[in-house]
Amino acid sequence: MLKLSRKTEYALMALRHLYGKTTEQLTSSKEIAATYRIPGELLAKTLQQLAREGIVETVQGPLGGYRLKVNLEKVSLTDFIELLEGPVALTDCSIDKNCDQLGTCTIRTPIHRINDTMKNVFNNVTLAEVMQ
Amino acid sequence: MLKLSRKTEYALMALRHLYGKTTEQLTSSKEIAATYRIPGELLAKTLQQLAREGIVETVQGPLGGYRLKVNLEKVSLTDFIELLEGPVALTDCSIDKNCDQLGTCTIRTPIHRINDTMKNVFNNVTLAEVMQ
DNA sequence: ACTTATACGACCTCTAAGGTCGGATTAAAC
DNA sequence: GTTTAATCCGACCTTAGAGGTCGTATAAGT
Ligand code: SF4
Ligand code: SF4
Repeated sequence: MLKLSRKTEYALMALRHLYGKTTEQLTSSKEIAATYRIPGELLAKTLQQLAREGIVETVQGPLGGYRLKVNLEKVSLTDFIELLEGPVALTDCSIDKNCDQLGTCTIRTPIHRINDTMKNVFNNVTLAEVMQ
Repeated sequence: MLKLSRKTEYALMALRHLYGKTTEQLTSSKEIAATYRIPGELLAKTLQQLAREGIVETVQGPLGGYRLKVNLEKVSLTDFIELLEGPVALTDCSIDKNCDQLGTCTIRTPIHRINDTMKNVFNNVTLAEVMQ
């Protein structure tokens, strides 16, 4: 499985939309949602989250909307996914979480190795590259 | 969050257990479950599934149990995960599944590129390597 | 004032992961 | 041949999270 969440996909499409625009130019959440047939309320919430995290900037009121804040070449896909979905890890033990098998597990070490490799793939992709 | 399912982890631990034994030597599902504190019924079902898929061999009756059937160097991690969890893909469109955004999606192509890279990571790892 | 946007939290629904249970089948051991 | 210890198989339960909706507050341009 190893699927990306819908929220992340929507967020990427929104960023892609903002990416084309000139700095300072605003786009409303509603407009983006309509363009790509994304559930409006969900996208709005997601953009709000991205605003809190400093990825986009918001202007309230009529004629308000969102615009990019950071340079997308400086943000790795890992950073972005973790912003929205929490830690990227193949197993619970790759992060804090305790697991009933912690004491008896025989595959932890090799799994961690693979986990690192996979995470490197995402680390080496910037958001700017996803916009191509 | 791109996590492996519990079932897959249990299956890997079980394979790791069988990997050490000589061919022909049998181990019962119950014994493996007890050794690693894995829910017995769940492991049993998982091993049955692996038997149907031809990864392990089973002998019924008392003194029965499981033993490896295939050479673990010939099985990629992708194959294994897909056996247990279904297709490995970052998005629905990477497999058949239709998606409401299929017509309007702007990130499909780059996502597919990343999907391929990620899948290659798992393709290039054999189960034998996970047993190390 | 009115309108149009973001902001935020509560809530709902559905699916799948994870686990449990009960019983059927097979075959070694007595 | 009965018992016993294992695999087999499907039905079921529970919970967490994904995905989405709603109502309302707040900000700002006209
Ligand atoms: S300790 Fe083993 S079973 Fe537990 S999360 Fe880590 S890899 Fe999985
Ligand atoms: S078409 Fe776009 S939104 Fe739909 S699954 Fe593929 S990548 Fe995701």
